[in-house]
Amino acid sequence: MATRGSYAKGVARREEILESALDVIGRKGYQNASLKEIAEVVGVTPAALLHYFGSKEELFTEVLRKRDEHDGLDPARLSADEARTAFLDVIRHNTEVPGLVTLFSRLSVDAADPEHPAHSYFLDRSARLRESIVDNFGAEDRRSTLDPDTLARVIQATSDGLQLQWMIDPTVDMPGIMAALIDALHPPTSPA
Amino acid sequence: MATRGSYAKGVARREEILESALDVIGRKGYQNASLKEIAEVVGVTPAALLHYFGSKEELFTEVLRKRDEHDGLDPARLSADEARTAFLDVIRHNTEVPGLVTLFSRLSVDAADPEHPAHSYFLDRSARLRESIVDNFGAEDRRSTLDPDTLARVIQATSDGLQLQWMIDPTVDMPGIMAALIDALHPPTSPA
DNA sequence: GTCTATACAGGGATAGAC
DNA sequence: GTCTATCCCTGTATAGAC
Repeated sequence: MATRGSYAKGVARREEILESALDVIGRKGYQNASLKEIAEVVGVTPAALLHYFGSKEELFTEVLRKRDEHDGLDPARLSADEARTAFLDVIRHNTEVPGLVTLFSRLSVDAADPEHPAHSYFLDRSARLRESIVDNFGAEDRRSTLDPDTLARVIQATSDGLQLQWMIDPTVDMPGIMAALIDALHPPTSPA
Repeated sequence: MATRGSYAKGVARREEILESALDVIGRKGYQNASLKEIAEVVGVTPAALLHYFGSKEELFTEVLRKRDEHDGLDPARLSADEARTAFLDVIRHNTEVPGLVTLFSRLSVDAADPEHPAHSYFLDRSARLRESIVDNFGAEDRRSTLDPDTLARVIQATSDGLQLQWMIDPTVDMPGIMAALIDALHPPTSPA
């Protein structure tokens, strides 16, 4: 579309900044992930970061948005077993990107303030996630002991809560516990 | 503790500071709860706060510790139904102290860093809480479909995760969802 | 459009006077 | 035990160079 070379450069820089931000958070923790730290990794000044993203909080929100695009949280119609597998895969994968888990959890708390740039992001994402759970687990049949909306809330809450526990104690088996919960609340059709 | 609080005035000041801190967090959010803000409520300077508590993080950790004392998270041997009621009461009560919920969640994330003063607090509290769940729900009988340790992890994770959701969307019915989960995982002996 | 330099307000923390 | 003064670091707004 655009023939300008300078346009492409900006896009590349944006990506570079987002990746560096995630990298720094993963290595040094959220607290030490200052604009200065991130800018040094990229090789620019903190003001350059604010040129692309309006504020630190918006930058971090963008990191999460990018992750969601990649992960494809989208409304695919799956069987309950496929949904189970996909969901557990995401959790397993999170184990390998501690920076994302830290960032997500931290912004979850900060975004409680309605003025925070990630506030609507979380409201939105949360709703879409639960919709997807309802579609894939709840509607298909009546195996679950909970109504679909409550089931979705519980799965989401457990997933978020397990991340908090895992960050403090990395020996916590997120996928294992999550699998046990899903099987307890929504028993698979026993193959025997 | 005993050495530091030797003087009655100092003890009173400490209490006053802890309560003011909680008050400010509840009214203005965690982000705006600076030492300056809190100090103004108490009527002293920020330096005075740091005289009693070594750092801002230690001060906030102390607020949580005090809450736990008051709430009595202790190992009381209860029936499963009593435990259920007590647990739901705590959650219902949390609804009325948003400052505590915000503080707890925020520190949960920050304490992921092993250097954070609240790190061992969370490890410890988490273990005691799960112990108490195992004792009161798991050991008594075999109604649950999950093994006791997993059940405890799930209840804890859901509780923590629901707080995150509730902070962003206060219409979330924490006690209701929690009750539904407990009943699904650990069915009450049907009275009929 | 991309970025540096600069300046500023606010934060937490420390040293030393009272 | 409390305050004042100071220090350094943070995020950010602005001006202007390229």
